[in-house]
Amino acid sequence: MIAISPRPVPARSDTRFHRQRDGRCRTSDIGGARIVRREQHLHRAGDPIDHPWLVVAGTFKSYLLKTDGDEQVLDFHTPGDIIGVEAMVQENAQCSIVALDTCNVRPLSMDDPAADFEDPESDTRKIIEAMYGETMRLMQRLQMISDSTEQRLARYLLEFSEVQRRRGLKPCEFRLPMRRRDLALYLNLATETLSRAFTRLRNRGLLAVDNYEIRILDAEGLRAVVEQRRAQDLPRFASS
Amino acid sequence: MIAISPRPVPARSDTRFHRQRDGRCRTSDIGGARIVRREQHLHRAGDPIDHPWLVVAGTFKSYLLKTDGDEQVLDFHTPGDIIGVEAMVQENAQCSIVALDTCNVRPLSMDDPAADFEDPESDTRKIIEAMYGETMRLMQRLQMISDSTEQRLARYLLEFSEVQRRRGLKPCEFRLPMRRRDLALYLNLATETLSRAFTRLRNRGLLAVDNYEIRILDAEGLRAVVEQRRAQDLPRFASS
DNA sequence: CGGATGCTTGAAGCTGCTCAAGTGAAGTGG
DNA sequence: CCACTTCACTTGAGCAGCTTCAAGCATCCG
Repeated sequence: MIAISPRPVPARSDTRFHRQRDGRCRTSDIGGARIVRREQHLHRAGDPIDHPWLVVAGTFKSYLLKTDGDEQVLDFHTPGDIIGVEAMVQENAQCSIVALDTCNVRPLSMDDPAADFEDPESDTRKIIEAMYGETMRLMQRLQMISDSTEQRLARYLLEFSEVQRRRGLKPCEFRLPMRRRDLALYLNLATETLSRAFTRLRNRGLLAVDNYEIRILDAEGLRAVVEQRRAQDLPRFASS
Repeated sequence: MIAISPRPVPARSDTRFHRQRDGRCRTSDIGGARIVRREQHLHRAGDPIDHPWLVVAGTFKSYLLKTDGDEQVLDFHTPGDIIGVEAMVQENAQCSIVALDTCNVRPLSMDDPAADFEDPESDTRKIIEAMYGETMRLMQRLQMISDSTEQRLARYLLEFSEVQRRRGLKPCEFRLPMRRRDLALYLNLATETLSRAFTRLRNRGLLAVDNYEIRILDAEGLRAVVEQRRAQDLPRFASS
């Protein structure tokens, strides 16, 4: 929303935290709530974990390190999301979670998880629904595998737009909170491939792209991209 | 283990149920438990669902129909697995579940889900752990996207082998319960590509393949296939 | 200004997909 | 009992999309 657009990273401030590659906990604790600054980890895979957290502000990235050393981005987490639900079942975190900008989280209690299960407002209930939501999101991503590069990107942008709309923000003009690399790893693409996809959608007049600032010019066109079958899946007589 | 090997389908009997494409519930109900015969659905996506089930015998396939009409196989479920955990959260099934052979399930109670959450033997506890397990499996499958065809197949066979071992069955000689098509859709491959992968692993002496009967001849070799980086990911000087 | 970082663009190669044909086994009907 | 159909798997040929490697560009920072 602010017009400055610093190149190397999406966020607009906090550059002094850049190269401070962690050190796990230059975070402020305020009555259980925590502030996590950009590039800092909420926790890493294997760290002990007591309870899930509710994201209050900012954007997190959750990821795994694969056996070959590559990073698999699992998801991006924005305000309202519950993260670290594995605390329900395990003592240690399964994935690493890192802040993409200045983030704010508050702990969710699991003191008497059983007592209030039926209460739709209870933390326990919300946590279980969050676990289920995670499963749903993963199932959707599994379907994404058979999508082409452009379909993946178009689908992601439309989803992002929808989340913006639901938050009362502009649905067709927003700033992506993650770097190309992170989005590429999330969509299971090479960074270059993602970059080319942005270019193609822009050239077709569907998007305006200025680094992390995105403007959706033709939402219908994007939806058409998502629905379209891949050329190679079509019978052999059409043009395209 | 039995030497007959009927071609068209993995299972060995029940051919009379083949073309009887459903009719949802030629199933026997025995005190809540249910027998579901091959090709019959336990439920379809959207059906009302009251409670999860415990698989007692047989193998199920869970899947979604994508918007383009294609099938996305989500998982295969064998004895000990809990299926339909979405009943915890929703009134309707999210996915379709069909029996690959004669299956046996028993309902899991959710009568007082809250009361016994801490009891590790309680159904509620087990269901929550099953939900979490589903998430874990999906996360692993997400990592699979960057694997090559052979890696996906090798990994799957090793996993299958491990499950066999844990059940006290022969880990290196077993019968796959699903058709090539189903396994291909599970691994997100074309049927032909999967078939070629079987052939290549067989030609390298890692497997013996007789339709659904598989013998692992060189488990170490398979593990090497899984660990190996893809040729195109390697620096440009090696032979492969 | 120079180094670092990240994004973009170009060129070439490989993997997996589609299309098409062939094989083997089981069930069907005369 | 044997053609004939059906179904699933296999194999081959050709193509296209994505990845990798490499270079160029833009921005930010010291």
